[in-house]
Amino acid sequence: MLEAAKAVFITSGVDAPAKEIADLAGVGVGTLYRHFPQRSDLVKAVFQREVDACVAAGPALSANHAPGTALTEWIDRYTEFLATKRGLATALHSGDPALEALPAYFMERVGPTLGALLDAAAASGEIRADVTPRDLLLAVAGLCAPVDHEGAAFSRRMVAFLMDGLRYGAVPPEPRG
Amino acid sequence: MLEAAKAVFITSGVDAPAKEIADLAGVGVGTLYRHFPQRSDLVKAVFQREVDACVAAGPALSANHAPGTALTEWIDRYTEFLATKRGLATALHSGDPALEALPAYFMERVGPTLGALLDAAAASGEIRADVTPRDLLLAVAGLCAPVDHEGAAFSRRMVAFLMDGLRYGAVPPEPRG
Amino acid sequence: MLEAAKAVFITSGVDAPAKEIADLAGVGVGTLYRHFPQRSDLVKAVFQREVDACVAAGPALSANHAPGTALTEWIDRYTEFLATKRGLATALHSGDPALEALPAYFMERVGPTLGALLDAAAASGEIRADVTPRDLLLAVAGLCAPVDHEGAAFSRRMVAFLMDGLRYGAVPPEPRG
Amino acid sequence: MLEAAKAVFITSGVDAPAKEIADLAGVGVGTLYRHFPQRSDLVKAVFQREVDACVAAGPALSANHAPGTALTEWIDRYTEFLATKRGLATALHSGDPALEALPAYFMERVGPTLGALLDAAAASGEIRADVTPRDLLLAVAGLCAPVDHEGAAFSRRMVAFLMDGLRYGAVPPEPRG
DNA sequence: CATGAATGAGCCTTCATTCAT
DNA sequence: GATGAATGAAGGCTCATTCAT
Repeated sequence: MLEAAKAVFITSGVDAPAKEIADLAGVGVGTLYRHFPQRSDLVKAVFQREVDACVAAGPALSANHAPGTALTEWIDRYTEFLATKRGLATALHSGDPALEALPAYFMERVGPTLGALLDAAAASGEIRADVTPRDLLLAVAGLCAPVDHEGAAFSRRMVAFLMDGLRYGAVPPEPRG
Repeated sequence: MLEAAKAVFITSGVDAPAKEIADLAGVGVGTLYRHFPQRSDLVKAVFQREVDACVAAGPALSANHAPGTALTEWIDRYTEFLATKRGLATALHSGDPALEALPAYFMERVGPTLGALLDAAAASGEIRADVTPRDLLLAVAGLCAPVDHEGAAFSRRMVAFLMDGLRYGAVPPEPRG
Repeated sequence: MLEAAKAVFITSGVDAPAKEIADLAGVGVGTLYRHFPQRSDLVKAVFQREVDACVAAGPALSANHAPGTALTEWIDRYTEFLATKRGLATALHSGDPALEALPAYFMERVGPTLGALLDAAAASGEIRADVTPRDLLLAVAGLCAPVDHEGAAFSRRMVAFLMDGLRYGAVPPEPRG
Repeated sequence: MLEAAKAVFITSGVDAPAKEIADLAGVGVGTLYRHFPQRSDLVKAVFQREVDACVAAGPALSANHAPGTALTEWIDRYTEFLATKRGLATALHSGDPALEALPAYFMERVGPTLGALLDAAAASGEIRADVTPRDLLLAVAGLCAPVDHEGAAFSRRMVAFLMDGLRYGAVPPEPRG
């Protein structure tokens, strides 16, 4: 059912008719409403599942790579995640009052993960220090949104440019005396 | 009537009820349909008006500024344009078949203007040379999309990072022998 | 359209599907909703038309009959009115929050008419003085409600008993010295 | 379960969702349907329980009071019964074909009880003789229906008026030679 | 040409009812 | 026998779109 919802969200957007989701999942609409009384409950559930994997990747990366590389790799993964889950990105800003809590939930969950990677990379002087996780999360999401006809390659290229932009303003650490 | 449509598109999105637009314009819905039989006709018309102003700004800037500055300023203006006309950006990728032609039209109109600015800036070695107008146009549009709660300031900041990214990979011109 | 609504209210109750009314009236549901956005608007409109005739009968009766007779005749007419418009009587107490304002409206309209008749009859000593218009209006409505299988004859007979009850406790006016 | 049904019928009417009743009774809906396959079965069951108590009160009253007093007291009790069991009264005339048999059952059960009281009171000349149990049962039920906002006090007062009406036309018994 | 009333398709949502566990 | 998840029919309501005036 979550699978069905995800699929429909991608193809028809978050505002797709409930029936479409129910049909694809092979259940009645009633069942859908029983499990997810609010539309946002469904979106949130789909979101959560996807987001968790993203969050989980953080620690492993920072343990096995240099700060800058870890950050880049994580962003790559996040890009992949967004580029594949088209439609969910826009759900973050749908304006639907029932979905208003979603971005906050998302930030709360993913923010710390990215925050750790950013801090480490900034501390090692590889990127500028004045970027918040929120900034990057939203910006990358935006860069992945237009991908309809461009494909993931476009997204990756644009994100790479953005990351370069963070390096451009980096402040190298003081050389030790 | 175009004014009304623009206003409604901004506040209620491109899918807003036709009546809302007609009311704001002070006309009947019939009149709206007479002039714009298809919803996309209206979107297109609004778009064109906005786009034209954007295009017009190009020559003046390149005539009065150094290439890099001209580019930055134009992008600033474009950012402003997008940040203000919220909702139209997403219309570019709405999936509605009737609107499918819009991005192409947009590229065709604005592409050359930005292309000239990019070429000049690349030739002077201020930015990398492997960025197409399409790349930048879409990327900036993406960066402006999430702005709901962030405001134009966020957009401008992210766009600045992206532009820094272009500088990061710049190749200085060969010094002439 | 009001005719259709009245007919459906009588046969299927005030909670009848909107479509049923629309079909009978030969219009689309949209038309119904345009004219009567709230269900209660429709009920009220039907009510109003019927009630007005009732109200209008008051002055004529009190001008041409003795107080007690005028009252009895008016109640007869009201009984007739209710007995015919079955279903509307129950609407006065449907519990539907949207219809909650209806009884108040009804009382406001009919109350004064009956009030005048009651006062006159009480002043002449023909009936007891401690009955309010509201009392009688509701009581008679109640007596007319069960009529499904009894028919108007039953209603009239019961109302007559009730009116007798008012006479039973009457206080004759002081004989003048 | 009958208790729960009664409670819900009072607060939410006879058309209340089955789930509401099941929840209040602390059972699953399935259990409800097992015991009462038809909605009317449930209504009937609730009815019967209540009605039986009413019937039982008759003999005791006529044994311990004068005919007129016994009648008045029983009607008081019946009024109480109806005023408390709001919603059931209207169910008697809901139009639902499955409930059509209910009024007949009710009359059959309660009719004789009230009949005995009426006959006694008429024989003693306290009330008129041309009132049937059915008349009074329905009339009192009607007078108790509007009680939503009036409360039981209103019902009692109106019923008292009606009883006065019966006294108004009473024929005193011939004095014995 | 402008108008806005009328239409009805389509989506949301609620529940009565069934049935596998 | 009890349970409650699943089902889908039914009704409310909202517009997009047409067309008589």
